[in-house]
Amino acid sequence: MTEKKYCIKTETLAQMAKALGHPARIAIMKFLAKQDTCYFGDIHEELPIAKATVSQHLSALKEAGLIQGEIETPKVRYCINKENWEYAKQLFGEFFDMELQKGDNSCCY
Amino acid sequence: MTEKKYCIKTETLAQMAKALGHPARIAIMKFLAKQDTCYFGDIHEELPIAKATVSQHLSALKEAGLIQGEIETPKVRYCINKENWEYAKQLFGEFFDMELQKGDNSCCY
DNA sequence: TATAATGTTCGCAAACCTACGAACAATTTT
DNA sequence: AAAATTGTTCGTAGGTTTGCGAACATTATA
Repeated sequence: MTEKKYCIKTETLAQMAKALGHPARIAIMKFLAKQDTCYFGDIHEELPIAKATVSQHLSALKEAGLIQGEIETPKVRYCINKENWEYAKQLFGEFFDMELQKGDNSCCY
Repeated sequence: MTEKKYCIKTETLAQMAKALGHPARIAIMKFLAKQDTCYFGDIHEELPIAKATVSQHLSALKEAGLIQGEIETPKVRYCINKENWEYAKQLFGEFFDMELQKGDNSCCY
């Protein structure tokens, strides 16, 4: 499994994009970015979905390295993983800063 | 259908992220960015997957507005949709330029 | 020790994604 | 007209995602 058909940066970028590829997860990131306290319950309140589903989305973001969680019983505190956030920012930055060939859309307009 | 549970920018960003959430599709975008000629066949050659699958990925990117295709029988020419590319760039830019609360990772060490 | 509060995990259903080969459509070449 | 070229669409298989409620684990409170 996990065979690598594409270059590592491409794989990583795709993985992060995938993690961000759901509105609930974008909403979570936006919420975490502006929050100081960030308990699970606060996040759940913000979203129109069941807590089990919120938990799943949080797992996905954690899996991708974009956030981290810490148990503070009985609550769980979440926040953005700043190091990886910066890396993601850089990867997406490079990606969107690619120089495009040809100034117009002449090839397919 | 298509009920809107999240704000439109969040939905749009998620949709674009989702479209970019596969290494083959990232690879396609990178390839198109540096190509002048961009026929289906050229793209297919570049990727380790069957042409039916390539066609599907291209559809997904087109659906998301990131690329466009034009029939030039018997070939099909693809290229990046620059207008939407710029918009995507802006959306991701805004997203990653969000100001994060707190300078450290104190909330979750 | 029971009860409440907070989240995670489980089990399930429905939908969606990824990949492929085969069949197809449209033109071009022979 | 037959054959080749170029891609798309179809059908199918297997896997993944999304969503939920219910059950669970853990600590805090009564």
